[in-house]
Amino acid sequence: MALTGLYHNIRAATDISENEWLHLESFLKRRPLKKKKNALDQGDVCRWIGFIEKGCMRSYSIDDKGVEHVVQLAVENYWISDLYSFATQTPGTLSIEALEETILHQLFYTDLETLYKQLPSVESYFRQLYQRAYIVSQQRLNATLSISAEQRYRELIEGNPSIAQRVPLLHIASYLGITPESLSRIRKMLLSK
Amino acid sequence: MALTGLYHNIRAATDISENEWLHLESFLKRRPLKKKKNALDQGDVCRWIGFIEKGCMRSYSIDDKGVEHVVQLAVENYWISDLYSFATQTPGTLSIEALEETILHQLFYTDLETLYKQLPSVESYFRQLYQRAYIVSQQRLNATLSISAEQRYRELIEGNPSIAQRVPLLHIASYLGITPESLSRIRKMLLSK
DNA sequence: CCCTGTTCTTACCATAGGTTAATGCATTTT
DNA sequence: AAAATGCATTAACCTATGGTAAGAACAGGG
Repeated sequence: MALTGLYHNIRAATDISENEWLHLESFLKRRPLKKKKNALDQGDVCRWIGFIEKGCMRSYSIDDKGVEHVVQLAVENYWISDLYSFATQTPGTLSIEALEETILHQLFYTDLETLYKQLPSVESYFRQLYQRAYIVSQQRLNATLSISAEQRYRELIEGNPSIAQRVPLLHIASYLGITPESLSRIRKMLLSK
Repeated sequence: MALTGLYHNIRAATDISENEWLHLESFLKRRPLKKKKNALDQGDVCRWIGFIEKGCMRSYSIDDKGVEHVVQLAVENYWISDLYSFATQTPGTLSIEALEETILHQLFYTDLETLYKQLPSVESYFRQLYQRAYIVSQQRLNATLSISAEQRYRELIEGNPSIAQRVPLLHIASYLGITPESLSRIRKMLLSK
């Protein structure tokens, strides 16, 4: 089965039955994506939330000055979406791009709303997923406000060494909230220690 | 009834029945707090998530240098907690303080876990609550990384004029990720326009 | 109503990170 | 293989914000 990762996640979080899992799985639409292909374009309504079976993606916004800001970096077994657009079903501000050859499994808004009603386990799983996502987001925000870019970079390569290696530095810099030039300076400094 | 605000919130998000609501309500423990009183101290396990009936609170962390960082500012009809500590039931890093005479209604971890099992509406409500909280957190993070402190301040007083008036500037500055001195400078600059 | 502590402001200098521009690889395209 | 593109680095200069210190304004408790 291609989605063992997801199955294990859900089993760990809820007491979903075999049959319920198969029901849920039947709603997931497999979508392969070539490197650099956008799965979502800024301004479109995001109708799905996607689970990454294989590969790597980023979501990002573009500010008034045309500068990109990486909101999320996601690899295997992560969910990705423009949740604001998804939750409100209105046009969003994020684009989502495959950074490698990627296989995404999409769960569409109306299907998920149906599933919530049919299977309490699904709602419970997403309740826990959003709760964790919120906590992580708060911690990242807190780190951004309280520690230096250098320390944030160090924590990133410690905590997510795989992401740090797969993703171009330019996107890492953006994720950290600095320019590639600054990241380069920081890396140089760290090496000389 | 003291908790009409919460009742309306939940009714808007789910199809909870009158009886179910009364059941949920019976688990909420009313806790009045004097101004400057901490409802939670850093290092303790946060055993509750609290709904503010009246008043105003902040959650904050203290970094290695002893500097406070305001994580959340909450007024009437907001929930507040150290969600990381709450979700894991391990010691947390946040303190939660009443900024005014406040009436808080606490929902305890074990009770909420029980309620999730008894009432799907409750899990659905919190799923939606966390989803929204995550979106807001992402937007705040994005703003922090992409726009200037001046613009963030302007957006805060536009979007939350009531909070901006009730809360000392020193906490607003911390929430925005700058020092009170910088906020003062920004305010002076904005006036002279 | 005064007194003490908190909050806010001002002014000074210091610094992390932004901006711009140039260079060198590496990888893809033709 | 040549050309074009994208990515990483370096350097010189610039700016927003931080750090520190001090005083002014205000608020709450006795």
